[in-house]
Amino acid sequence: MDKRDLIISAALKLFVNNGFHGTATSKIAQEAGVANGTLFQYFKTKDELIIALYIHFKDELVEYVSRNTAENADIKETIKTQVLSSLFWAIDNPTKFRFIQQFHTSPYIGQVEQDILNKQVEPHLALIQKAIKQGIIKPMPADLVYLLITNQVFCFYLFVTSKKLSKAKQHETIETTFEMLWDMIT
Amino acid sequence: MDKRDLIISAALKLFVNNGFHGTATSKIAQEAGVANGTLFQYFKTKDELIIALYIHFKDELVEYVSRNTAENADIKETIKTQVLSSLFWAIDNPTKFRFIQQFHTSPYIGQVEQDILNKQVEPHLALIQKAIKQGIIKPMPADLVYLLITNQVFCFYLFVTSKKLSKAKQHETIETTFEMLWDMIT
Amino acid sequence: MDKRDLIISAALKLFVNNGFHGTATSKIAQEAGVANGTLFQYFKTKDELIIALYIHFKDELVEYVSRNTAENADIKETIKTQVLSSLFWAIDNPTKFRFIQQFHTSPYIGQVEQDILNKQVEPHLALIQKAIKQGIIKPMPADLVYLLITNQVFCFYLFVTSKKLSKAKQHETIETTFEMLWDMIT
Amino acid sequence: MDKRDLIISAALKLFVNNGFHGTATSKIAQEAGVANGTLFQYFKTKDELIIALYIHFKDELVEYVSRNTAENADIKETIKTQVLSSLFWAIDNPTKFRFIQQFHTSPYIGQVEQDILNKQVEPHLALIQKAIKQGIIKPMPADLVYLLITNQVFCFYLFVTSKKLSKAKQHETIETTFEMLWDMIT
DNA sequence: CATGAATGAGATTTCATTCAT
DNA sequence: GATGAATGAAATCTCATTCAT
Repeated sequence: MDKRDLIISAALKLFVNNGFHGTATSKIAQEAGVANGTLFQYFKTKDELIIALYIHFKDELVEYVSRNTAENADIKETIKTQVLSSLFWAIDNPTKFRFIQQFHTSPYIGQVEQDILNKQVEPHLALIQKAIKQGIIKPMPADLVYLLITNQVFCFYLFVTSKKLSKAKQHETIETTFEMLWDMIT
Repeated sequence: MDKRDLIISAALKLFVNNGFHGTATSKIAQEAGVANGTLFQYFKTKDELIIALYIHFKDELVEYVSRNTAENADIKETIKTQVLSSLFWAIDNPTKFRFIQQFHTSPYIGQVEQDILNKQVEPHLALIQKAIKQGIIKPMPADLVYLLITNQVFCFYLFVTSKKLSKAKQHETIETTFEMLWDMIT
Repeated sequence: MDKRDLIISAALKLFVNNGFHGTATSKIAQEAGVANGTLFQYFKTKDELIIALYIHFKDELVEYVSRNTAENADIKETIKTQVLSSLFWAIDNPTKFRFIQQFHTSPYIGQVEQDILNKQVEPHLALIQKAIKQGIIKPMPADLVYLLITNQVFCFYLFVTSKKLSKAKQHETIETTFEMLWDMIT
Repeated sequence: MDKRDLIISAALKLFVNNGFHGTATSKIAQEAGVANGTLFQYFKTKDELIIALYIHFKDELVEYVSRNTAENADIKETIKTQVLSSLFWAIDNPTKFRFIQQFHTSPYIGQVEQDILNKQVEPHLALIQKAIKQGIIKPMPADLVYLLITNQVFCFYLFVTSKKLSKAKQHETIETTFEMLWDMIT
C-alpha cells in the first residue's frame, strides 16, 4: 500500500471515531506510519484531505451501485436494486458509510463543487422524474422523493447495524422495508 | 434577559451558523455582551454549554409537542398531532431545530446521559408499541418505526424550508406526506 | 512596565539582532517573560507586531526631531537642526534606529498605510520646496533632495558608530559633514 | 544554459520579488525547471546559494566597472567613470542591483568572508586615499568618503528609476548629481 | 549527475480555561 | 457575581534538506 492510501485509511478511521475536529493531522500521520509533513505532500490542507476522502468514498459507493444496477425496463426493479445495493455496500463498509453521513451533515459539504454533487444526484433524479411521468410514482417534487428514499436508506442502515441480525434476517428486513417505502411513494 | 439567557441565545446563533468547532467561547461571550469569564460561571466547560443547550431546546420541543397533544383514544390522531406539532415547531424555530439536528449528528450525543435520552423517547415508543399490539401499525420493531417517523419529520422539514411555500401550502404538504407515512407503517 | 511594553522591548532587541525572519514569536514571548499567547493578545499577527513597532519608533524619532526644531525663519538652521537631532537620536537609540532602517529596506514597508508615511515625509518635503522656491537650494526635484539628505544621515550614522569617537569628535564630524551636504545642495 | 545558471536566474528573480525568507528553495527549483534536490547538488545550503549569488553579481558589477575604467592619470575622471558605470550597470541590471542592495541590508552580509569584501573595496579605498594625499579630496577618513560615494550611487539609482526618464535625461541627471557629489568631497 | 518523495523540526496562531481584582 | 488579561497546550502547515533510485 502506498503512503497516500495509508493516509486515507488512517484518516477514515480516525475521523469516524473522533470527528473531523477531534482528529489532529499529526495523529493521522502517526496512525498511517508516515511523517507529519508527508500528509501535506498529498493533501495541501486538512480540509482538502477531508473533501478528497468524501469524493473518494462517495465515488466508490456510486460506482458500486451502478455496477450492480442492470439497465432494466422495469423502473421499480431499477430503483429497488439501487436502494438495496446502497444498503449492502453500507453494511459491508460501515466506516466509509458513516464517514459519508458525517460529511453530509458537516459544513464541508458546502465546499464541494456543485458539479461533482450534481453529477452524482442527477441520474437518480432523472429516473424518479421518469417514474412520475409514467404515473408509477405519485405526483410529487422529484427532490422530495429522492430525499425520502435516501433518508430511508439511512434509517435502514441504522436499524440493521444496531441489531446484530444474521445476513438472512438483514435481507428480509431490507426487502420488507423497501416494499413499505415503495408503497408510500407509489 | 439575564446573562445566562444572553449566553444561550448567542451560543445558539453562533453554533448553528459556524458549527461547534467553528465557534470560540470568546465569540459567544462577545455576541452575548458579557465578559469572557462570565460564560464559565454558568457553564463549567464549552462541552457542558453545548450539552445544556441541547437539553434545553430538546425539552422545549418535547414540551411543546406534549402541550399540543390531547390525550386521545384515537392513536392515529395522537401520532399525527405529535408529528405535525413537531414540524410546526421546527418551522417556527428553525435555528433551534437545526441546532438539535446538528447535535444529533455530532459526537456530543454520546455525552448525554442515557437516562435523559430515554425519558424523551420512551413515551413515543410506548405509544407505538400500543399501536402495534392493537394491530394498527404493522408488526415491526417499535424502534424502527420511531426511527422512520423521526427521519420523515426531518425530511419534511428540509423540504418545506428549502421551497418557500405559503403557510397554507406548507400545511397541505405536511398533511399529504403524513398520510403517506401513515400508509407506509399501517 | 506593562506586558505590552515588555513585548515591544523584547521584539526590538531580537529583531535587530536576528532579523524579522530569524526571530520566532515564541522567542519574543520568552525574552519578554510572558506566555506565548499573550503576545497575540496585543498584536494579532507577527506582521502587525513588526509594523506597530515601526510606527512606534518612527513616531518617537519624528516627535523628538520636531520637539528639538525651533520654528525658525532661517531655513538652513531649521534643516540643520533636523538633520543633527535625527543623528543625535540615532546615536542615543542605535537599536531603534537600526530597526527603522531594517524596516525601510524590508517588504513590510509596503504594508504601512501610505497616509502614515506621507504624514511623516510631507513637512520635510514642504520645507525643501520652500527653500528651492527661495533659491536657497538648487533647482531639483524636492524628493531627490530629501533622498540625498536622509541617505546622508544614514551614512553619518554608520560612520560615527563604526569608529568609537568621543562625543566632542562626533559633533565635530557631524557639523563638518552637514556643511558638506549643504554645500552640495545649495 | 546549464542547470546551475537556470537555478541562479530563478533564484535571483524570486529573491528580489519575494525576499530571501519569502522564497522557498522548492519554488526556486520549480521556477528553474529542475528537481528539488538538484539545487542542493550545486549549493550545499540555501544560505550558500544566497551568498554565492551575491558574490556572483557583485563580481559582475566590479568586473563591469573595472572594464569600463581606463587607467587614467586624472583621478576625478577615474572616479567619475567608476560612479557612472556603476550607475549604468545598475540601470541595465535592476534586478541584480536590487539583489545586491537587499543582501547588503540583510544579516547574510555578516557571513561573507571579510577577505572577499575587502578585495572588492580596497582598490577604491586606495584611489580615494591617493586623491586625499594629492589634496584633491578634502582631508577625511577614506572610508567615510567611500560610504558617501556608494550611498550617493544608490540614491541616484532610486531616483532615476522612480521617475521614468529618457536615456538622455538620465545621463544629464547623473552628470549633474555627480558634479554635486564631487563638489561636496573636494 | 538528477530526481522528487519523504522527513521532522519548528513557526505561527488559536482558544478553552483560570484567577486576581 | 462579573471581569478580562493571561496562560500554554495543541493544532495546522512550511520548508530546508536528505537519500534511495
